[in-house]
Amino acid sequence: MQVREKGRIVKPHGTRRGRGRPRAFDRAAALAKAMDVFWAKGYDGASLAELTDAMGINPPSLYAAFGSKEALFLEAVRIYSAREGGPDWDAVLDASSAREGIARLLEESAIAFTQRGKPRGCMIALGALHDTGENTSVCAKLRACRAENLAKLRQRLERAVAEGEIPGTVDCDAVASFYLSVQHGMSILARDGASRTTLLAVARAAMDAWTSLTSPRTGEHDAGADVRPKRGR
Amino acid sequence: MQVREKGRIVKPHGTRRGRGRPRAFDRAAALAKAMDVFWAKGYDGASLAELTDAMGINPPSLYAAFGSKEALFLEAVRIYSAREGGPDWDAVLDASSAREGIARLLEESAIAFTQRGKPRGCMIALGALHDTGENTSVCAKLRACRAENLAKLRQRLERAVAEGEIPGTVDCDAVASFYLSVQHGMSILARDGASRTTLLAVARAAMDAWTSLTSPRTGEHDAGADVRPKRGR
DNA sequence: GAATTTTTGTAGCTATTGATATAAAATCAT
DNA sequence: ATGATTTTATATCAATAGCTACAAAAATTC
Repeated sequence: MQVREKGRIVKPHGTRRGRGRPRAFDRAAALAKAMDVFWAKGYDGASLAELTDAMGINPPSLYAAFGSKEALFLEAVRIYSAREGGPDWDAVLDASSAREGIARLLEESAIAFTQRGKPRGCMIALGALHDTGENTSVCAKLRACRAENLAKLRQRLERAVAEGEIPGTVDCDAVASFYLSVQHGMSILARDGASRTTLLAVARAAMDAWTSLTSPRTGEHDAGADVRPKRGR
Repeated sequence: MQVREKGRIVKPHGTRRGRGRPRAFDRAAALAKAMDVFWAKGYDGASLAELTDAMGINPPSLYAAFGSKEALFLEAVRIYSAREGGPDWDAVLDASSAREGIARLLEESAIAFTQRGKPRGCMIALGALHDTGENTSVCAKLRACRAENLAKLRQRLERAVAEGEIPGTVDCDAVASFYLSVQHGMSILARDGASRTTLLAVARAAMDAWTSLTSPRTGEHDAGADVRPKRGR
């Protein structure tokens, strides 16, 4: 369990132990507390004072154990994606059908976004939406997470095409974008106080589009829904 | 055109003119510039330095003309809702049918969220999602705007019920929440770089759920989509 | 032109931001 | 026990946050 390798730090921060004074706090517990603060306030909105207060430690301990506010946030995102927070995308999407996988994803999201005693909505979706110049890497990280989720949806749909669940005429990228859009929107609804029942209804409504979205005829659109944009550019 | 009435300020700030040195900048143009900064960076992410720089004025001029950063933001939200930015909800929803109204709303949103030279996504949806204690009133204002939009959607659906367009068994609140969720999610997709084409496809996909959502049988759900939540609480 | 009123730019205010220097305290290795 | 090592708490750093005091400048009114 060596810490360094060829002079480069392998493990992030504060993972090595041994000789000196032992750490007086539980690193994992402190990280979990920090995650809650970031989840509730976002990356920029969470101040060091709030973080250290919630974690029950002082700034030097935070920096010794995690490196920086940014590194702490990235670790918080990691455990959020893995354990707490949103659903396990891989596990949920691995259902026997794409339809059931996506339905479960939305329902698990509705549940995760309305946990009692936890911040509402998704930390990945809401954690850092505005690039201020200082949080650029954090914004990029979350954006990459969302892009990865979009890819997982698209790949699951492509697998459904390959398995014959849905026809090959389906625009997997568009359908994936639609369901990701619903999932993201649910985060904002949850932030605004929407109940779990409401979010589950939203999830169910989104699945009502499944049959139409995956019907053979795609690429042509029915008349009557024609709209001419007014403020187009 | 009096400014004060019974000692209370009627017009916000900087609207009165007359005797002293004339203002050297265009208040409306400066407000438009400020709106762009708030739109791109959010309320907290937009610093006074960025605002004054974009507006081409100094801090004292900003405070004399607008009162405070918060008041400036609220004015920016007002003109965003009225002219720039998102679609005119009242006008768009006043289509001959609820279906067409909502379809147009989503399409106009897709267009508004991907304007060249403008920040991506919706200022109302993304402007201030995290309550940090200092921005509470701003968060509440945007939340109220979103709640108002939800109400407009619901009322348009209720009108559709009254007019016989859709059956009375439709859960107007759930359907409204669904479409608002899609609209909000489109803002995040736009922030992540989704093209106008993609957002229009999302809008169309959402409308594919219309027939199912507004079919007579509601309240009962088809089997096969049964899901048992794993991490429920 | 003189008095009044308002805006302008400079410069600076207090508070808070993320991040550290320092030395005492607590452990392991010898 | 002694020395080496690491964490602790206090106090503080420079930078920036939102905001304002001040006096010169530019207009109206008398």
